[in-house]
Amino acid sequence: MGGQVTQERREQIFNSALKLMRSNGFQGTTMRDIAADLGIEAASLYNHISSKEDILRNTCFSIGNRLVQSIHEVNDLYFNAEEKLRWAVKNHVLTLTENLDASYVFIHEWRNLSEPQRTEFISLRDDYEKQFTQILETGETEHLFNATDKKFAVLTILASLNWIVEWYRADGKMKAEDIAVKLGDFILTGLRKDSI
Amino acid sequence: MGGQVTQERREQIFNSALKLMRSNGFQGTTMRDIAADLGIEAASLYNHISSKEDILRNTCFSIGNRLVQSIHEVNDLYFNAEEKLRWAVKNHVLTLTENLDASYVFIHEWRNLSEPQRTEFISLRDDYEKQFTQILETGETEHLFNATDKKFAVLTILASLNWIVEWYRADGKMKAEDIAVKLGDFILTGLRKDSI
DNA sequence: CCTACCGATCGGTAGG
DNA sequence: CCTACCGATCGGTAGG
Repeated sequence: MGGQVTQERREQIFNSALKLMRSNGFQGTTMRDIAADLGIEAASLYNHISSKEDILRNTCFSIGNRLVQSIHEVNDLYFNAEEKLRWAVKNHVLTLTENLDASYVFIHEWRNLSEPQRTEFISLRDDYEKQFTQILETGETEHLFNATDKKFAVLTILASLNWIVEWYRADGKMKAEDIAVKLGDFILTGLRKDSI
Repeated sequence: MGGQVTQERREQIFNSALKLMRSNGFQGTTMRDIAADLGIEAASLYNHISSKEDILRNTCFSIGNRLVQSIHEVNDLYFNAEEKLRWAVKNHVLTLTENLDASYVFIHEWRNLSEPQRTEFISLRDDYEKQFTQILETGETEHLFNATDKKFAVLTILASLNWIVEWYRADGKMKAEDIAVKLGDFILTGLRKDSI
């Protein structure tokens, strides 16, 4: 009870680790690096986490599950395809921007998961892509979208969305919601002017 | 003189190394892994390459220079903005698909470059992005594109283009040229149907 | 949370 | 291209 003034140590470890892994990669970040960032010894980390991969595993599935959950909600709750797409984009952008270091690791370092987590992670990602594809199918049914190759379109869209972890800064000019709108616009209409 | 029946050993080393780095990352690939793939000892590699980073450096700058050169040509030779964009997309797609493993390493592992190469690489990338931005500016001048935030648009476009190294397979259904056309279409018009 | 330490492995070199 | 080997460093454990 009562507000905690200090972060839990486990959370601090995750924050330091993800910050370092973003810069130097999972394999390029050592337990000694993480410990030094917190001013303790590497051995002390093991009182709070079970292994280095513990950090990676929790991060990848935490972000992944959040994304999957939110797109299922979108597919359950909203009916117009364009609206669905805009909500899916917004959820994706907000999840990433609100967890920048974790999202960066989620996108770039999941390959370092050992089995069976690696396979499990790929299933989670496939589920997400399938839900996204369903939005495009809805749009086709409603005669709103013209994506002939929906799998291709989804991968292209997700690439655009994931790229924001490369350049987004919380203190930058563009707010996350603005980015979501601009990405939604781009995905829907591309570069070409509607009328000259 | 005369046709060489066997690949140069240095080239074989690069091929093995890039294949392994694509699967396991730069730091996750050891000199012993590369040597084992070729059936020799790790120490023998040093008769052909000077270091592990030698492989990374050559790969990143080889792909990077090729991309930069081709986009400069596009900006020098073709005048219509849409045509320029389609050529730039095509060149990008062909460069990546024709050098899949190298391109994957180029996109994902350049952060492992040590200074001053890392900074030099970023300059090269900035040059490329600047040339791409110029195409969008041409399109605006010609009243063809409506990209208000061109830097943002360029990063989004490049994200879509770079994503192909994740899923492209030389033996797949889609040929590189088809992919270039579809990506060009998507970038120009997005998902929305022009008329209902 | 620390000291002390382990077995394994790394990139690279010497010398042939 | 190999044998033999180096100094450094890694993730993690024992025991307090």
